[in-house]
Amino acid sequence: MRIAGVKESIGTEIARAARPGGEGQVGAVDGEREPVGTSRTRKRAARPRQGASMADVARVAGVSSQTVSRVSNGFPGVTEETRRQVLAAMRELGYRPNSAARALKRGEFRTLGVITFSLSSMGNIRTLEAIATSAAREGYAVTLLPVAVPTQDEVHGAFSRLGELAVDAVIVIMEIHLLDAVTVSLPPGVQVVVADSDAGDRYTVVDTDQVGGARDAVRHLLDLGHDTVWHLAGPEGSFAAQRRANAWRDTLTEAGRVPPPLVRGDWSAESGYRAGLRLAGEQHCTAVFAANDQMALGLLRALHERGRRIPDDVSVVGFDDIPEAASFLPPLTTVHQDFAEVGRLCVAGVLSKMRNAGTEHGTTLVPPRLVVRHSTAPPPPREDARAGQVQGP
Amino acid sequence: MRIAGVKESIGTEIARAARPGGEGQVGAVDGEREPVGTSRTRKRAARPRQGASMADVARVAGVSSQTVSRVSNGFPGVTEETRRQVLAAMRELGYRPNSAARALKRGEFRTLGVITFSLSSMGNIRTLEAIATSAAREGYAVTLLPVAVPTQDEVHGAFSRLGELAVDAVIVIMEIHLLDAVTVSLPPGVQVVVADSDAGDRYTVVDTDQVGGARDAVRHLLDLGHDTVWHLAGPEGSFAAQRRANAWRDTLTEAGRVPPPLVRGDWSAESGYRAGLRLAGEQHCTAVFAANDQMALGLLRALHERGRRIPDDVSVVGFDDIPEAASFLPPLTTVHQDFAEVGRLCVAGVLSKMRNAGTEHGTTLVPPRLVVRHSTAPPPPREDARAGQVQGP
DNA sequence: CCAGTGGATGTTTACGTAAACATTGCCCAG
DNA sequence: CTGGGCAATGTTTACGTAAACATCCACTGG
Repeated sequence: MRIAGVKESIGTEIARAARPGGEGQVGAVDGEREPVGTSRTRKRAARPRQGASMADVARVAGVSSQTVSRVSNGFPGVTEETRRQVLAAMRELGYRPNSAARALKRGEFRTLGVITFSLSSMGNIRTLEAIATSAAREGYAVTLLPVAVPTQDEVHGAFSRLGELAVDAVIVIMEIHLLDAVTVSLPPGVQVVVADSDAGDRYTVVDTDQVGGARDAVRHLLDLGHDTVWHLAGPEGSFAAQRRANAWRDTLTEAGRVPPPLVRGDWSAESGYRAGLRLAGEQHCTAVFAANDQMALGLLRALHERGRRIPDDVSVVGFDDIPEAASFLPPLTTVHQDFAEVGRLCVAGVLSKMRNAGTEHGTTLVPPRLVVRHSTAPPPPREDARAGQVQGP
Repeated sequence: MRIAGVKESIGTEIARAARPGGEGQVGAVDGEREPVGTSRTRKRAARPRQGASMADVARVAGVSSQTVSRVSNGFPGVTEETRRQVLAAMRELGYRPNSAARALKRGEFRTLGVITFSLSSMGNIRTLEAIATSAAREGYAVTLLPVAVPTQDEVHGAFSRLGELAVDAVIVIMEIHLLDAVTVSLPPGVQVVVADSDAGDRYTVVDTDQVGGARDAVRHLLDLGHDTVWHLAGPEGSFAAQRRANAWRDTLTEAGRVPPPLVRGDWSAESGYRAGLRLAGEQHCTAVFAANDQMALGLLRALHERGRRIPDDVSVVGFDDIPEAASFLPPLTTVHQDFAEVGRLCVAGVLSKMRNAGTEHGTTLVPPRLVVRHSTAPPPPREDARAGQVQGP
């Protein structure tokens, strides 16, 4: 049912259009008052679209649309008197600037795209939150690009969808190796900042100082008197896992200890549990540094099931400091990551790159902080061969 | 340094503009090849903006821009031959449709706004993820509206920022009572769907069936033989908490049991711990239904510290089934929420409302599912007064 | 053989905004 | 009292796309 013929009513003040349904929400009388936006000549009927435009406001306020634009953008050169009139007209008509038109004219969307494996980890989410908040403060919106599975193909897909997306710049929260042959498909001039990764030579990167955090964790355990520290690492494909593991090994070596064999997990509590079952069998294992809190949780459960007391028999340190960590059994000593700061720096970085395209790549590290709770203690007295390097009582 | 005078070079094929910086990323020779988009007449110098436009593609392909549009949108009426030429030209120029212009022309942004307290709970995040994924499948992008603190003011602020935002519809993941006097500031015609709430009379709501889930949890404990079930509830302000608590009370009453006094938490593990300390003192408490897994976690810790064995002395059921729940000590019996489905239905709902504005409000409930693990068991044999209503062994 | 038909393609125009330029009118210095 | 200058405001135009309409041309059937 098209309403043609409306076209002839040139100059008519109100061209009543076909309104398909409610639109007036709860109880508003339908079609009672056509909310402007239709008073232009030759308005097509079929669209209840958009509210008032600048032209509408201008007409009501008795000024030109340019003056409305000036008021809308807070530009100078408008009398207080005129400004008041325009604002009144805006309020009356419920005027909202049309961001599409704005973006088209200005050549920018004031929107940041964020690519991430949506829920992959709590850390990513906190980073995302901080990004959204910082961006909002700078007047930018954030558009989410979820990547279902962490494969090259999926990532590539996300990037090409991005091409059609209304974003001025992109923040990628992702292990970098998936990014490799992908940046090519980015629209030119779209800046990228990567979180949770390395490769600062090819991208601008913001990340937690994994190495420093891992060092602190291992040192803490050594300082308590443990001979050495076992490591429950994250998956091989992860740079973060890799760097935490390397830092663990280096710290031990520097302290003159021999690193025990590395135990591999996949970040999940379940994998931590499996690893814990194995570690419970190692008589000499008195201290474990888990690469994240979830794995530490599983580890605690396994050790507990096998009758190893924590921290009396075995000390455990995690990484991340998820909110639940303080309520683990016992409360977990862990390395706190400042995800909010990472997110904030991502936004700051990408914005600065946009304004000053010449900036060099580089890596910004956010320092983590060791939070000591109750899952760590000095090692139990050695039962076998008291002759060892221990000088204890 | 403005480059004027370019203006005179009307018709010149390449008007070389001032390029401020890198833009060519890694090692590209700067300014080597002006990437089109500047070949229009009267191009202002100062902006390296955007790549090729339809007009550019049309020129290269030797067709009109309208034909390019047809190819770009997959419309019929283009020879295979012509289509190929256009596609080739697109590839050559790296053409990307300008979504601002598209949005302006079509009157829709193909973008959904999501308002949420960003990280408030894992559930919200999973919902958000599902929303983003479903939306992507439908060709919609998702813009995030973070609300820092859950106050009326903040929420109001988010909604008014929304007014200027390029979204066609909004999904709110939030306790509804904060929404009350707020919807007014929504641009007309923008549909809303609310998750995680009730009030289906005023909004279209999608939510987990809180009542059913709570019922299942309580019944499970009663079926195991417990006399009654204690409840560790969420904060008073939360509708979800309220409805879980009501369902708990109703289920008990229906079964002819007397509900013990309600214990109040605030969703956090810490509050669960505090509550657990109190409950550990209650000799008759053999079964607790916690309103979420985090509180259950704290509860477990407190009970454990007080020497109450789980599930031998006390059974515990949670709500949510967070990924870690399976690794609690012991693995937690809990009510699994299908957040992905909630998110999916939010998108489906809002899209359907957009296409058919007349739809009535209403509530869609997603059924949860009780996952039985190892934190529940029959109650310990009664030590006092064997004469009670128990018909024991 | 030619009008008619319909598919392929081109041309015009509008979407709402804001930059650039044009105009108005008022005040003050010469 | 007069013209220069400036502040306030108006007019024109372009941003990139796509709907609506116009044109062209090859083929078909009478």
